[in-house]
Amino acid sequence: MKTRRKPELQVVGTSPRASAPNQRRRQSEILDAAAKVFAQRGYYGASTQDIADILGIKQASLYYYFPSKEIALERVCLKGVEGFFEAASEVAAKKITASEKVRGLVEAHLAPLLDRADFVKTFLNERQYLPPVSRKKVGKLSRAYEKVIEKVVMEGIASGEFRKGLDPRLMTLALLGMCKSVAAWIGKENPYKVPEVAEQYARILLAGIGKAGR
Amino acid sequence: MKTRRKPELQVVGTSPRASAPNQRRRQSEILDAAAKVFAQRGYYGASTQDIADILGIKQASLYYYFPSKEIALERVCLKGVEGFFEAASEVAAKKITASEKVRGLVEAHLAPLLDRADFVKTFLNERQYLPPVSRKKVGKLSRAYEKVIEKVVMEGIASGEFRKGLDPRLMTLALLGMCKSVAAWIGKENPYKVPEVAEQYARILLAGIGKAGR
DNA sequence: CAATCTATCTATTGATCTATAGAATCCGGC
DNA sequence: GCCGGATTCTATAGATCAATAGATAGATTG
Repeated sequence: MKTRRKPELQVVGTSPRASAPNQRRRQSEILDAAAKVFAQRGYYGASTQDIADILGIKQASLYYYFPSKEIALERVCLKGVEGFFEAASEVAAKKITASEKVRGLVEAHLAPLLDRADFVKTFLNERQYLPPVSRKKVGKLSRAYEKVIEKVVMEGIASGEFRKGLDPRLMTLALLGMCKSVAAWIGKENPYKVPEVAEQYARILLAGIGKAGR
Repeated sequence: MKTRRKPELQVVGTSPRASAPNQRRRQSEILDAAAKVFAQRGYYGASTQDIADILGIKQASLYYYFPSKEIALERVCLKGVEGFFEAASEVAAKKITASEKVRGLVEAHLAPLLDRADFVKTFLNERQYLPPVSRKKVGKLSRAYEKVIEKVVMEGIASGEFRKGLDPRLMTLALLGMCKSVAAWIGKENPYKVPEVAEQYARILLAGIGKAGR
């Protein structure tokens, strides 16, 4: 979202200005550093000093950019979860079979690991440490996301494409669990790349490991 | 400061054994409390004070039972992973089909959640914060465990029971990922019970979500 | 009863961490 | 070349935390 906002009617004299782009870029650098540290050492294991070290500034200077460590975590988590819902909704809205949707959902879930790994990891592993208010915000987004997946599964069952005894919620949790764990080991003495994993995981979900696989 | 060695010669045969059972029971209570706190708040989020509070003793008193917080984490993690290897090996050694073995592996992995949930959770989520030496010990056990799973998958492929293109390592990671996530939500506003989840998850792995399911 | 052992306590140290206050510096536009 | 806001710094308060040292109460033993 980058709509450059025009000054509302009464911004009185002073012009809101050219520094805005720089400001925004720096903000994002700060958040990148926070995400990196949170993802690597966990929220409580990470100190604001660690974040400052990455940026080459003093620890106290960080507080120019966020009012508390908890808020920094909230922002990182929000950036980690944002996009999941939209991407999934897009897949779910397509005119394709439920199987193809499941495949798309897996791909969409793993894709952000390519360009926002630290944010996603932090969202997945550290959101539990958010203060209640923040947790609610983040929880709202992730629950909406899960509902999209569940609905795809239910449709698949209703249409007869998926097995009848399947529990949609449990199935969703299985999908999320498989994908979540990928964040933990991808790019770590592993030869695997994201698209390959998405392909194989989607296939396991759809056909199992048996020979039936299409 | 640890007594690297016992008094050389004079260990004196007389056994003051009577206290041993109580001693051991207390040790285990201490570890239970540590596991509970580590599982709930994470290693860095948990203070030794929190552990002491559960037990109703003073924080400093804990150090009668373990020499450092890190060692407490090591012990909890070891208790969390121990048994996995044996249980899996047992399943793998049976004279049953590879499919039945996979089902048994899932059940064996989820079973400890019934009676050692806090230890297993801590092992799964906090082992990354172990100091290098401890991490190596724990890593050794868990890698051996993973190898057992991988081997079962490879056998299934070799025997033609499983699909040929399957990557055994990736398949193992998928199984572990699915099961790991269960620890995070089981018994939390969920109607699901462990055996039910094991049943469904094994089925998803074996037959996928398609109608093919046995 | 005396000696020893076990388990816990009190008291404290030093390190580390988040956050605040206010001063200094940088930089673009005039 | 100076002004004003943007950005970073210094210094420090205040809290918490892991860990150590030494004392002590209660049980066990001899």
